[in-house]
Amino acid sequence: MKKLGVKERIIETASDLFYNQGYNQTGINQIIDQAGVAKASMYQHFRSKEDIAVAYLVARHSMWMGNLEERVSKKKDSKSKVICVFDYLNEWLTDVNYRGCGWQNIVTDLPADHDKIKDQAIFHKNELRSWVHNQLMAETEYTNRQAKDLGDEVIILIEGAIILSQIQKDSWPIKTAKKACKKILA
Amino acid sequence: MKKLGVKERIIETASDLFYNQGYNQTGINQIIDQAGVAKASMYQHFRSKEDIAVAYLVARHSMWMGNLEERVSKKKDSKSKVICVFDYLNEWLTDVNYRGCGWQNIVTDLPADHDKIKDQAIFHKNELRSWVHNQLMAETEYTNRQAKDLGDEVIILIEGAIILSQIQKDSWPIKTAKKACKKILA
Amino acid sequence: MKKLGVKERIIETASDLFYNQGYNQTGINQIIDQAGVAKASMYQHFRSKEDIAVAYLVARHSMWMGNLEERVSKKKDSKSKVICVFDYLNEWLTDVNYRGCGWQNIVTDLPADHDKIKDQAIFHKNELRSWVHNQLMAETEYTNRQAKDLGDEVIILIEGAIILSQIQKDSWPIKTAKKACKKILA
Amino acid sequence: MKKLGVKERIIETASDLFYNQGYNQTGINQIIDQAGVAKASMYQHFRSKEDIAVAYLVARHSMWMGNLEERVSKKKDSKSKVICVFDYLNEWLTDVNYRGCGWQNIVTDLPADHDKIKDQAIFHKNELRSWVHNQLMAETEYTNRQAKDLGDEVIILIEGAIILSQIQKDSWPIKTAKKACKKILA
DNA sequence: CATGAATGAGGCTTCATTCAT
DNA sequence: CATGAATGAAGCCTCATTCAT
Repeated sequence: MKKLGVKERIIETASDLFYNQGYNQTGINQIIDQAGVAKASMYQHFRSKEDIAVAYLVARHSMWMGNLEERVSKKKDSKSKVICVFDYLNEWLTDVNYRGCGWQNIVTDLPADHDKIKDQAIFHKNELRSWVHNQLMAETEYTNRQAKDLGDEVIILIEGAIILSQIQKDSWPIKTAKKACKKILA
Repeated sequence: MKKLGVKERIIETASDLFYNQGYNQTGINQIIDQAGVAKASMYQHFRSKEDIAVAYLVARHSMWMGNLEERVSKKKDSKSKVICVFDYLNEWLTDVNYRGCGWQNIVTDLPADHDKIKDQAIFHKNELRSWVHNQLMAETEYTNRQAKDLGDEVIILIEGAIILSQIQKDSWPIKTAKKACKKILA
Repeated sequence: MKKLGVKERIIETASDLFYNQGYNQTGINQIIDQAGVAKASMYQHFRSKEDIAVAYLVARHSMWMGNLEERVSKKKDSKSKVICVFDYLNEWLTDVNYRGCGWQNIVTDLPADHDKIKDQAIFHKNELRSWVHNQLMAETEYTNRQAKDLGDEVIILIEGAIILSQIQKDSWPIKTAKKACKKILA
Repeated sequence: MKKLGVKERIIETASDLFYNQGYNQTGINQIIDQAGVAKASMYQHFRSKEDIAVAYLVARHSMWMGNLEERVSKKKDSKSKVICVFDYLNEWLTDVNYRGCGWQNIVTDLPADHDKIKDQAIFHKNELRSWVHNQLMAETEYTNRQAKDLGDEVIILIEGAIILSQIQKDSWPIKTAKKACKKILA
């Protein structure tokens, strides 16, 4: 039950550390120590530190999108679901460990050639964008074209709210973004 | 003419490197080599790498806000000025060196306890926020309260547009944000 | 035969350098160069320069006490053994490399908070003190109480003889101390 | 009154720092900052850090011998004066700033060629030795030869008591040395 | 799959000293 | 006598990775 495989333990530990301390602030040694794994074992599963980060982002993506779906599932109509994203953000913000968006964070100060990580960020942001698009396309009120356009505006608000609440260490950006979102979707 | 002081040369070089490569990706050695300065000379002017980064952010703040003011000066009414911010962003984006927002970037993966840098980011974001507030308060159309509320919504759009255009390496977030901004201020 | 392990080579080299040049006068780089070891290898075995010094003192303690035991083993009664300590010191003094007491030397000008080193010095001095106590307690002539009191006086003579012979670069303090020791134990 | 000359201020400050922090632990910059003196002014008065240390030791010598004389002046006969040295040491030990003997300390971990400092230590120790000799030679009880021999034994006790009380951070070595001294002079 | 030794390159910082003003 | 800019050398330490066992 408790004894996870090596790979899982590495990903779990690295996820913790990468998200909470940052990518550059987390060393390979700290990961293997905390995961209770030998160094060579780690390099058997992951070619490089970058690859661990990719696995972390992949896992985080599932978790994050899953949590989002769950959070908005109580809402019935799609428009409410989209607006509810900001409630999701707000709850997340109050987490003791809130450190903003894992993808935003890791992408902004990266060694030159870490493209696999950048690709993960692009992927995640596209998935979220599609999710919003799909929600709004489900609304009969909008044409598909309108749904995508409005969805993109919402996405901007989401990203802005996250980064600003992280920098300001305050929830006002999320509340404000929610208000703006309601206006836009009205 | 050409021979700048040591301090200026350090700040200039560091600004280049910090913005283009990232804070963690830029070493002290690269800075002094490129600035043509002895290591100890550098430490006569700056107590630490963090302090250089602070100087970089201070300088960048003046430059960035100055450019913004200049860019929007052609517009007559304040509302147009605010909307024009997104044109400013868009031009900036087409820069060969576009790497998103210097403050967002440096703040997201920082060694623990680099508070002076975090403070600079908070300061810069507050200044920008005040600037937007002030613009809209100049509009007779809005009460001060309204101006601030609307301004905050605009700020979210700005931040979201910047981070997303950086990740996506595309200008659509900025264009979309501008559209949303117009709606909000309508 | 010849190829010692890395750790041993480091300790051996560092012992040489720390004793002969002093702790502050010996840099990490000199140690690894002379030991033929990579810097990071060294830090795999020792967390810090201080830890190397502790290992050096531990090794030196064994050597020093062992040599002492061996030197005095020819003497039959315990009192003669104690007096013989000064002969041991005198032979040591004629070493080309005589630089006084390794513990005295390292403890007198140390970066603040190098407590592990200070503790080694205290330990070594206590061991030597106990050794002298034990020798004299073996003498039926003294009560345990007397043995300890006299032993402490002898210890003072030993320490004084060492530091003074180092400063004066002369053996008279050792000879004088021996004379005083005989008187005290008479 | 209060404004000392530059040179005096440097010596005073350096004395504080060298004695309390150690020679290697005290940097030129700390000295000039704390003395409120410009760097070049300092180098006008002293050719090197070593020269400052020499001046410190010279000043300390006067102070230390002066204090000693004063302390023992209450005693009438010379033998009591010599024994009283250990009371002097004991009072000194209870100083908040007790860090052992300045000369012992500075001499034990010095860059290779700092001979002027070593010479100061030799000088100071010789002066102290002469002082003890002279005291005992004043006693009619001893021949000059006896006085010198006994004096040397006392000197050893003094040095041993100082270094050991510093390492052990305890006063027992001084008390014990006093006892031994009485025996020797009996 | 675990162990941990070994590595080269580079990290940031401080030293005592000189020199131009 | 003060100021402080400038320096070369050296300080201690950490990184991600590889390799032999």
